[in-house]
Amino acid sequence: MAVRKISLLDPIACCAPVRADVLDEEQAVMLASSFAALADPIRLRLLSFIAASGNDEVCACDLLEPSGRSQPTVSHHMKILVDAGLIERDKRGLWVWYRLVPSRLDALRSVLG
Amino acid sequence: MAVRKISLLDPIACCAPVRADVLDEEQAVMLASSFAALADPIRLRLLSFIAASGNDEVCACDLLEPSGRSQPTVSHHMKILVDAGLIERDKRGLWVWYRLVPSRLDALRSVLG
DNA sequence: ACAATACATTGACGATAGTCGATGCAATGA
DNA sequence: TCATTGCATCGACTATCGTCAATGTATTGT
Repeated sequence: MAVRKISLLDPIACCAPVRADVLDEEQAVMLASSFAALADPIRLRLLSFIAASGNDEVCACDLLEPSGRSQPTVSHHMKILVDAGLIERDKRGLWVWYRLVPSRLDALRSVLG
Repeated sequence: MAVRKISLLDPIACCAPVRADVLDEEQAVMLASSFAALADPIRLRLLSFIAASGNDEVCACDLLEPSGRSQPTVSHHMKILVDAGLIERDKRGLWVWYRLVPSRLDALRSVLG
């Protein structure tokens, strides 16, 4: 299970919107790492694929073909998204299932407000 | 003056929220480059410094000390923010003035909705 | 014309990121 | 117990990023 370093990564518990106050160094580092998770086209597509799938969960095996990348590469990107708290990982049997963490996307949204 | 490649960089003219539809390759590349501009602590602090300054514009000369970086480094980061369309640059005399482009931040916000 | 100022650009460096083949590991089924 | 399957990790490679000293380029004042 991924470590959810809430105190370091959760914008909700972190800071006011970027436009309201000057970010201190620690807040800026935390937020930058969150946005960095969104700063890759493959990860954005993986994220939107899960979100638009119509299902609550998506099997990792269904992410390979639409992403057009190798299995290690997809695994790498999914780990980054999980570490950023944007998705959750659930291994059941041989398969791994991913689902969104909407509150995290909402939190990042509010930071841009 | 910076080239404002609206058709390539403006999320408003680009795509629905990430959670609504699967992003195509081109949309994903465009959005990733926008988020990449936010994926650095120095740039986030520069952005929030301008936003929270209370003034409409901020002189480049006032960005050096709070950022704690060298002049070329700050100039480099400001260029990235300008190219991303998040701020606008205005040179008057010897000084350069920066101001936010709120619509761009709003656009990125809406993409996360 | 000349010196001074404010900012941009260049060039170089170490650090980090994206990629994939090879391999490792856990779970399943025979 | 053993082969198979699904995913993670490792190792290596290339490309890009953040950084700053040195230098370039306008603009201003004398």
